[in-house]
Amino acid sequence: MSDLVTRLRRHNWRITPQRRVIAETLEGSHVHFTAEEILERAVERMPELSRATVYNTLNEMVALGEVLELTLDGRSKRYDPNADHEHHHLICEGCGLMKDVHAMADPVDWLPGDERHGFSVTRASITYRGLCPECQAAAS
Amino acid sequence: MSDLVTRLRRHNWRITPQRRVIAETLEGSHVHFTAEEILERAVERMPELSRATVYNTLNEMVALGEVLELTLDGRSKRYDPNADHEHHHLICEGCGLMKDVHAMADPVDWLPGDERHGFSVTRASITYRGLCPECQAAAS
DNA sequence: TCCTAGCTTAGACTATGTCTAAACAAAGAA
DNA sequence: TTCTTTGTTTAGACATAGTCTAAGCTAGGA
Ligand SMILES: [Mn+2]
Ligand SMILES: [Mn+2]
Ligand SMILES: [Zn+2]
Ligand SMILES: [Zn+2]
Repeated sequence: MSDLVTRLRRHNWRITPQRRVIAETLEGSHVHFTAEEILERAVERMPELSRATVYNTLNEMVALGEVLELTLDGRSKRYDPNADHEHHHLICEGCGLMKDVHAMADPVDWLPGDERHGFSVTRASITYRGLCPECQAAAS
Repeated sequence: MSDLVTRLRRHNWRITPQRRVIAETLEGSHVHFTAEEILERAVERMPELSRATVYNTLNEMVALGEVLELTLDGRSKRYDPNADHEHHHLICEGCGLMKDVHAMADPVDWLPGDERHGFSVTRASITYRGLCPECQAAAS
């Protein structure tokens, strides 16, 4: 679980100033930012940074396997720098708060052979949904 | 597991001709259509049907809990009439083919209490990914 | 019949993301 | 150093998915 820039460098992928700022912005906070949120924050450090570079860079980091792209609602994609650390997500249906979680079992093991339809099943992700403490309090 | 129109009627929700055509189109084939795919097919039966009505109607059926909205890739949402039948999805990363699948256990039970961050966790869905038989053959 | 509430419509609008063409920057060759 | 090549960045046009608005339509009740 080394830092994202270090992991990216291993792919002989040029770490330009723009890419560094984007990677550091993504990894800096432990939430799951959208591309626009990353742009908004990265521009504070590099005002001339363009929207296209943010989108291009995020897509390249996803293609390299060092960042995960999450499409948990129908809105913007979210980017997760935690790609070297298997986990799932828990989302509040009230406010959208998202937490990383770790299940006790690998869901791939829980899919019987006769439910696989001849597929080779390589991975599985679980999306848990519920209400966070604040939204539970607000609802009662 | 009664049909979708029957389930919708129980909510004293008016079944207009447009809504009936949309519900029947959605349920007719056993795939997971996008809104545009439903419009395309429904328009063959009702040429004056509008895009807005398809979107409005799908959103209402989701709000009634009788249709599931799936956002499995970052593209269009897909609509699943199978809301009264708990299941998960298996997706081919080659061609996008999607199958309904049934796991052997409820993933909510695999999430330890200390991983719940105080949330009340009500449901979980699993997205399995892999390659379908055709895409495996094409890749080898 | 008329009235009302809800439903449908076309098209404008918004949000998210991709593409293009030109400018720019870095690295290697000479 | 200068030249060349290759990859990167940029602004803005474009594409797609979906929502909103205002007007018209329809069904059912008074
Ligand atoms: Mn995460
Ligand atoms: Mn399904
Ligand atoms: Zn919440
Ligand atoms: Zn396939």
